[in-house]
Amino acid sequence: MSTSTIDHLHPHHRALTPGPSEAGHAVDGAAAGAPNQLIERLPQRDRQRLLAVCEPVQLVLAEVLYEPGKPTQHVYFPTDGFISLLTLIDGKPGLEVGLVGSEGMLGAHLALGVGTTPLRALVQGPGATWRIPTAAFRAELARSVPLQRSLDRYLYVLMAQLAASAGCVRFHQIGARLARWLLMSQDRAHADRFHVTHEFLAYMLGVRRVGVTMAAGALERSGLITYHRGDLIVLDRSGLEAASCSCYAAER
Amino acid sequence: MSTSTIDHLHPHHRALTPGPSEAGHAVDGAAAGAPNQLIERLPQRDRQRLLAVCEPVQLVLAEVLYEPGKPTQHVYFPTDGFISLLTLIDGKPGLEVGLVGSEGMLGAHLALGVGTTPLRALVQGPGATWRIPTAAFRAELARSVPLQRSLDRYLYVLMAQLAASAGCVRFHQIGARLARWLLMSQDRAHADRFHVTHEFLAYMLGVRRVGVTMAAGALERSGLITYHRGDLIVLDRSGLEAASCSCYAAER
DNA sequence: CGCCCTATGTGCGCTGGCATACGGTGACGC
DNA sequence: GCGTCACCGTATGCCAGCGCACATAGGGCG
Repeated sequence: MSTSTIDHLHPHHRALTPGPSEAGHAVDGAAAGAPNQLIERLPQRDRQRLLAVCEPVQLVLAEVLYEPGKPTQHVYFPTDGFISLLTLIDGKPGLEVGLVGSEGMLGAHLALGVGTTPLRALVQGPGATWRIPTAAFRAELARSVPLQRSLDRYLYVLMAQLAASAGCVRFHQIGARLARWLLMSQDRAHADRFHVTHEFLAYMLGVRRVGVTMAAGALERSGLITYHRGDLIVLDRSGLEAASCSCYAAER
Repeated sequence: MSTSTIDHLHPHHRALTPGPSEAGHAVDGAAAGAPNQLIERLPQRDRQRLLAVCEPVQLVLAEVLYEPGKPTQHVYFPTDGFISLLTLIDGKPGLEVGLVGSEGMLGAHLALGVGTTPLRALVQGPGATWRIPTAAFRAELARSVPLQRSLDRYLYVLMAQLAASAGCVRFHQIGARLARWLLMSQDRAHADRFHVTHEFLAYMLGVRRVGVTMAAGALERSGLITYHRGDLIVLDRSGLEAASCSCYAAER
């Protein structure tokens, strides 16, 4: 099912957003806030054709949109929400290797003619997104050259992100990686405050929860962030940038 | 320059293959051995058009074909040789995140409309390859739909490889990763014997040379491999498979 | 034959992250 | 207002891999 959530990571939040069992249900005028930049940059004609097949949807925190090997049902163009790409390995819980926000899209692999991805896609920041059924998207892709170009370009960015992840994960320490993660999430959340538990962060970074507690504690003592029971607030953004690993700066 | 070599890693071998300063020089009938599978699977018409712009070239060990940010001059379709993709980070020497042999190609990013890669490409196994200048390849790509499909498919494989690398590098230990590396190289070298020093392996795996010495020693004591001053021989392939991490089996 | 460089083996102290376990505290529900 | 559970802090022992330093052996070359 692409509709399940990682319950044990967000059990509390599930009560706050009971939502339908059907993932990402349509909501009128959901995609209100920031626009999706991939869509925004299309020529007017192509953009309007694409939007015509879009439906606005609210992403629910911890919802699983893609599961490795399962056929892709929809593509997503986030506006307010954002999505983590996780590589699964052995029995391990996972490891984040990419992040998709309003600057990109989920499902770009369809442009490569394949119907599945090797990655799990997990909603990391709840919020509005555009959604398109696979078939409709393929049809639109077939006749819109600008859309093809756009996806190609984005696929390249994604590949660079994957490659950089490998290096970061190998060489950088938890504190720096955590700082980077917070910055990247802040960028995509369009807010200096969001909901994440240490447990969830540990899952993303591929480390123990205890390791996150240590690193987060250090960042808090340095006055860069503050948090309380899952509510995290970025206090000093440029301080975080200094504390983060080079990978954040490299993303430009 | 895309013509330099990583001298300090293969100083000895440089003397054995003095070669020209011009990288990958054309050699008559160089691409003799195994065919390149990407090319092989093209329809006859497309294949012949592509081969018409190919020139046979011998890859020189430790030659650097791509450097991050530098414009791509040629694409390569290996037949006997094979090529490592390395992500560079901070001042670190590097980390292998992909491997290209006769099953793939180097330069697939051109299909995405970009002229550079974020990765260094380093010849890891010397041998024959087909080479095509960027412009000629772009022209051929523009009119061959089967070639486009082929590249798309390969790009997907590459992305899966990058994502898997991140997980492997994070969770698996040196011994298992080394075993996997040997298997993957053996597959692409079409031989159970090739030239690698501990120093070079450390570079690929992103670990200390000493770490490789330990791991390799353990494999040798187990009777899986034997080596002597850079000449490594695989003795027990299925044993190696058992010792390798799950990532090798996952590559299918 | 002796020099020198390459490739490999070893030793030692250190540290970051692991596994596991347990204690504390806020928030919500009944 | 009391239990329960989610979330966070802390402790203890352990180990893989690190940085650094040095020792040994093969082999080309003068």
